[in-house]
Amino acid sequence: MLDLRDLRKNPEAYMQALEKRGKHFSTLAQHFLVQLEKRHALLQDIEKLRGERNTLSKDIPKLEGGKRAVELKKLTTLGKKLTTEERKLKDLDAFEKDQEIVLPNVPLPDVPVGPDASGNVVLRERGNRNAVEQAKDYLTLGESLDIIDVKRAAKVSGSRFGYLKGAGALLELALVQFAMQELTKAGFTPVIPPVIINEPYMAAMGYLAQGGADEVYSLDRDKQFLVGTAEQAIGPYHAGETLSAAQLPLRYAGFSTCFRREAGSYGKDTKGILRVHQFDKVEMFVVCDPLQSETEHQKLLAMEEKLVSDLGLPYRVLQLCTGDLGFPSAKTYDIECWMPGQNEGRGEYRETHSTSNTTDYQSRALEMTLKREDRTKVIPHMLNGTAFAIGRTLIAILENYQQPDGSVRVPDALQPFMHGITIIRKA
RNA sequence: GGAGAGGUGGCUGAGUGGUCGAUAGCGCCGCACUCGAAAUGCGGUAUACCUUUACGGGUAUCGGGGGUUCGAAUCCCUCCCUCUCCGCCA
Repeated sequence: MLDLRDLRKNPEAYMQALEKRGKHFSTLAQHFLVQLEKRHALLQDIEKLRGERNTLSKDIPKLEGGKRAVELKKLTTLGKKLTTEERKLKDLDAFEKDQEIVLPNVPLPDVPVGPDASGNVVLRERGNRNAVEQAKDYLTLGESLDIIDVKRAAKVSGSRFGYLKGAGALLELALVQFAMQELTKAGFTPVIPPVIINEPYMAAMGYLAQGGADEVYSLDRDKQFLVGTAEQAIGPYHAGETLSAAQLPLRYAGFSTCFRREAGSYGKDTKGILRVHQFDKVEMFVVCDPLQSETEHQKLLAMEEKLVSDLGLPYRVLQLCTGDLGFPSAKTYDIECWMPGQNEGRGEYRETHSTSNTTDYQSRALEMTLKREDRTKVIPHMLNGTAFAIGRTLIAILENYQQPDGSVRVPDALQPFMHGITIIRKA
């Protein structure tokens, strides 16, 4: 959530910033602001009434007989008035909650302004894209090697599911092991979080707004949700806590299965395992002092580039423009890996990684506080970034490491975790 | 899933309708004593929000929500969580 006090204090700044994400957001904020002011006035009235009531109430025990009756009468009238006012406030709050959740984070000043993905900026490209001749796509490779099976998955679970099998399954575990090894070295704490979380936390993380509710799987009977990323389960880990400066930055490497309904993507990437309802992912998550969040963000991006480079995958780095930012994000970089088998064998960059600075948008909703050395209190910043999204990384590996005979070499970095397999061949 | 017990400030733990935001102890901070420390004594020690230039003032919070009442930590309803026993289970 946004800083509502600040919003009331500097409305113009918020309008300008939100407008960069799209006109309708600033319009929403405008309406919301009116409600906020109304609420503020109402609350002040109520607090005054409550004060009067409390003062009167205090004397009651001391009074007797007629005097007492008179005062009680006064109190009754006051109480009735209060009840109506409080009812008004409650209605307003319910309305506000809906509104508030509709406002996304404000982009940081250095985020390029643009309407949608077309405004994203390519920052750099790395690696050799032309290493593979006549590339086959991963699904052809994976099925012939019998390490990916989406046909049977369709029978068992429906579309957008997949089985990883044999060396495919081992590759997933190798990727996880490798990521955990590197991240542990870099000071991240490995975490395996629950994948079912309570509704208020999903909301606090900003994933129930703007169609987000359609994207997550909900367990209606229990009012819970399946996470779409470990971020949603790790962020709330410290909810309600006051963190000391000495504890920060907190760096977590979360491994979890991720569930996505892919409701808005009918017809998109329907084949294979590029876009599925369930996949596993190692995710980096950082909590830090607001002054450090930009540095931490760059570190997360650097770690992502390192991991991709360690696998020897060609990639490019994109900075998302204002119109393409995720709801809770103030600034996002994506990494797209080169997948030579896509686009009819001509190759294509596809998103495999994403890192966002959500500033205090999530941490505020999670009611987190940072007590600095000087005892002042601020709201810490939170950031997230992909280490490996298994499915998509697997695709990039298969397509980039394929050999003319249809076998696939195992990247050097993963070989220590592959039980001696260096080349994946047809059985 | 069934039966029972419980959820109060950083911790332990009192408090069954009104000067209770809450006794007491521990812990923590400050001061005194001491060469220093321990022990001891004295004082202080919740959070959020609103308001005020400031001093200060106000409101809310005793697991969450709702209700009864002029007034709720205290009574009622409901949900959540923890513990014990039983059942089921990787």
